[in-house]
Amino acid sequence: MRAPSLDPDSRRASLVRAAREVFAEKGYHPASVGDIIEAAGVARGTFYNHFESKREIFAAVLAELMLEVGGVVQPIDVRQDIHEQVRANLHRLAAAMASQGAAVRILFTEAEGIDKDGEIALAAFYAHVLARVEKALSDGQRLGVVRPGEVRQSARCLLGMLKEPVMLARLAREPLDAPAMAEAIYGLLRGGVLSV
Amino acid sequence: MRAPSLDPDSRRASLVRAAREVFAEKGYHPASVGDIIEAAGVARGTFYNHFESKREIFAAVLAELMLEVGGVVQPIDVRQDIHEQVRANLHRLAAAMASQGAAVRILFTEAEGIDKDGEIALAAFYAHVLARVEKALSDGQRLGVVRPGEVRQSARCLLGMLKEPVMLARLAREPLDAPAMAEAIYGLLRGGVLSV
Amino acid sequence: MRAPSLDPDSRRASLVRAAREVFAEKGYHPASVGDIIEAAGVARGTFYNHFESKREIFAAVLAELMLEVGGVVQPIDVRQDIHEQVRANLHRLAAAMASQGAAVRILFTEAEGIDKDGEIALAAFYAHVLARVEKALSDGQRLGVVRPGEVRQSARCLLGMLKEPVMLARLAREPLDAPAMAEAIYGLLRGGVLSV
Amino acid sequence: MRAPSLDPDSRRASLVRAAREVFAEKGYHPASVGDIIEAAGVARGTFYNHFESKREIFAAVLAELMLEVGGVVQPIDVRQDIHEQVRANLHRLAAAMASQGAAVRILFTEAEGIDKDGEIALAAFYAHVLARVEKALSDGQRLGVVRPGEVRQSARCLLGMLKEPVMLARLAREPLDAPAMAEAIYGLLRGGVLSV
DNA sequence: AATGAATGAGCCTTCATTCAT
DNA sequence: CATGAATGAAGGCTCATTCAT
Repeated sequence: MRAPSLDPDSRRASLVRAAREVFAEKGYHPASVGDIIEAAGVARGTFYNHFESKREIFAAVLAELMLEVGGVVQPIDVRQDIHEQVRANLHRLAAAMASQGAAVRILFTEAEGIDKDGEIALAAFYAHVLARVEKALSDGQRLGVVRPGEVRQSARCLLGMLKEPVMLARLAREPLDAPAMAEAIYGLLRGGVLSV
Repeated sequence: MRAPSLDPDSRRASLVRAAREVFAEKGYHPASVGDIIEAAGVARGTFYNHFESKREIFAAVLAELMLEVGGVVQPIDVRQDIHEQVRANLHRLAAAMASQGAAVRILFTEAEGIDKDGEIALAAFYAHVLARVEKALSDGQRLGVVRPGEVRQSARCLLGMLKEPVMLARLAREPLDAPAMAEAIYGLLRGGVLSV
Repeated sequence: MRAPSLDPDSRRASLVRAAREVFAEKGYHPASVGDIIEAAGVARGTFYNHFESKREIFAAVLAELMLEVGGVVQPIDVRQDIHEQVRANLHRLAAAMASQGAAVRILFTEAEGIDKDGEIALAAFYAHVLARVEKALSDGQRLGVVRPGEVRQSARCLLGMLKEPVMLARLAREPLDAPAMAEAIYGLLRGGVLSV
Repeated sequence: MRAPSLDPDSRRASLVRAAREVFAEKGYHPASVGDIIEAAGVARGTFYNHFESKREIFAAVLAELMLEVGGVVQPIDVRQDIHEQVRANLHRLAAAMASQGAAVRILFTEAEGIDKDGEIALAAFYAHVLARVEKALSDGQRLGVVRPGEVRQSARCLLGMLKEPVMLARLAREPLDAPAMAEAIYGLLRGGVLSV
């Protein structure tokens, strides 16, 4: 039975949706094009009418995820309580990652290994995110909300604090306690762990 | 040309060495047994005289890496300057990770998705590491060197701070500035980033 | 050169046909999937689009053979000359086996030792055949056409009388003289060999 | 630890003994040289000091079996009760086959498939056996103990009666009831199954 | 003669991709 | 655009055999 000829964008979208689930569940390499078309209820050929390769659809999934995760962070309004806004952003980020659950893992663990030739905008994505965090830190320093000091490495560490708990929860097959994670990070940002 | 007849341990070691490089460069799935034996200068059958499968040699590489990385951390002597010892450990860890370069990525990115059947001790490794970090934090709290508060999530974040800069440096194809990374983490642990 | 796109049933059938010849000539283990696809004029992947494994296609060949050989035996009509009908059945069976030539050897020699996990219905097939023969003998006894006595072992021997001459002809690379064989068996059934 | 340097014949014999068990349990193809040397407690190289190939040791096993099985048949003494002697021979044969159990299967099912190039004396063995049976039948006819008629096909059928029950018992994983089998065959030889 | 590490051809199987319909 | 049969390179693994010690 022939699937209805959807407009190209919808078909594409439904393939990406299916692919996201499949990749999330199995990971990139173990997931097969067969899995994806089965999940999408579409014939093999159809897949290749919309994507040139497995890699390309993976990139599409990734791009979508990046937008979604990046979108939850709200710009800081310097006239309001900054700490509270940072905290709220952390909670939103943690919640987003927890809800995406499996899917986010892709962004975090697999993408790099697939990105030969840099065809996937992963490096760019991270560069973008890092730049954003670094700018936030610098701005904060200028406003006196962030301690002075180098900013580049700190931004990297910050990213790690966000990603690692997600990874570990997945690895241990435990659910992610998003609020606890957000609070822990906030606590670290506020005062470190070592007492003076 | 026939490879010289080594005793099993040496041959095994040389295969693990070769495999480590190959896995580091290509990642688990893209690396083939063919790549490994070529790197080791050995025939296909020889590989299978020493390892039952690609997965098994991967596990061996992993185990080695764990030992090496874990080995650089030295226990804290409470009668001496604790902050300084923490800092020294961070520097040693950072240096170890930087020197292993590509190889460490294995520990960090792959291994999940390969671990069907839990045959690879990755989860166990992380559990072990986390337990160690958590204990260090708790001990520190008892000694008054670490701020009171929950310890579980913080340990996870700490791990992230260590791993992420390594990953990002790799992704950006930049060398890792180990001392800077260690200092940044130390700074974070000491006082967070937000000023009070 | 690409093979024409057949409907799945035809392709499957052509593969089974090819496999039957290959298995007949080489036997199960020595025959390779490569031999089969070559005989079928089809690419490797095509084979696995239709069969999950070499074992599965072997089972398919076996099933076909069973049907063909089993199909030539006609039920006895008690109102007619029974001896003559038995004899006719023997001739038909012998002819069928002779015409299948090599292929029948499969049914007779291989299949054991392949049947790990009992996935191949060989034991079942023989159980079925034996039951049929035993029933025929019992029925015959009730009708007074078959001597009284145990029936189980006799059925087994009967089967052996049919198979062995086929095997031996093959082994000696002689053609099978089907009518002679049928007559010999008929003679044996009628009066044994020892005179009283 | 180095095995004592047995005299060649003993070592050879112990290898053949080991091989017989291994082949009997697994069948020719699934049995590996590794299995055999393990069973014999000997190193790989040692095996090839005594046999040129797996096939060669298989042939040796076969030759041994042929001797053993053939040896139990005793020549008929025409001055004594011939029926009884035939019956006794049948019982001895059946018992021999039952005791060899698995090993005999080799002779019966696998050998042919391995005998490319006729390197194994299987055809010769069967020719020999058949000749012996045929001669017995002819002699019997001359003595009036065997019904007149062709003898060639009957001899083949006779062989089948002996082999098949062994095969079937094995296939069904039942023990072989040797006396019952011998009696059934004797009954068949005496009077067939069809009543007149 | 015994040893066992090394060999490599060859096998079965997978799966991303192509293309005729 | 949709379809799905066909493709074939590539991969993991086995195992009979060789040979230096």
